[in-house]
Amino acid sequence: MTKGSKPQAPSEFTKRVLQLVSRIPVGQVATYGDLAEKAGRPGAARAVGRLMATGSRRGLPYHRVVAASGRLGGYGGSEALKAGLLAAEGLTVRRGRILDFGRCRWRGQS
DNA sequence: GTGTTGACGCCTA
DNA sequence: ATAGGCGCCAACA
Repeated sequence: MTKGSKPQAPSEFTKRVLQLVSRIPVGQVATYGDLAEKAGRPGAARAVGRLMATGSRRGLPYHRVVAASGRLGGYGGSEALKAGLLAAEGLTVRRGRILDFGRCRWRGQS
C-alpha cells in the first residue's frame, strides 16, 4: 500500500506529549508547559492543552496534567472532577489548587 | 493558505 | 489579589 492518502499523521510533538502523559506515575502531575518542553516545543503549552481538549488518544491520565503555578486548569468542563481524581491519586487539592504541587510535580527523570 | 480557537505561560498595571 | 495583554504552537473551518 502506498501512502496515497495520509490519515491524520500525528506529529512527533503530539506523539511525544501523549507518550509523556502516559508515563506520568500515580501521585504525580505534570504541567502543560513541562510536557511541551519535554516534547521538544518549549512554550507550546497551548498546543499541549489543545491535544488534551481534542484528545487524540484516550485512556491517558489527562487528569494528571495541570496548569502551572499549581492551578488545575480545566477538564472538559468539570475541574472538580479533575480535583477529585487527583485527590484519589493521593494528592491534595484546595479550591482548585494543588497543594503539594512542587512535591508531586513529575520531573520525568531527575 | 488564512483566520480563529483552545483543558496555557508569563509579564505588567 | 485581580485584571488585561502578548506570545507560543497545533488542529479545524
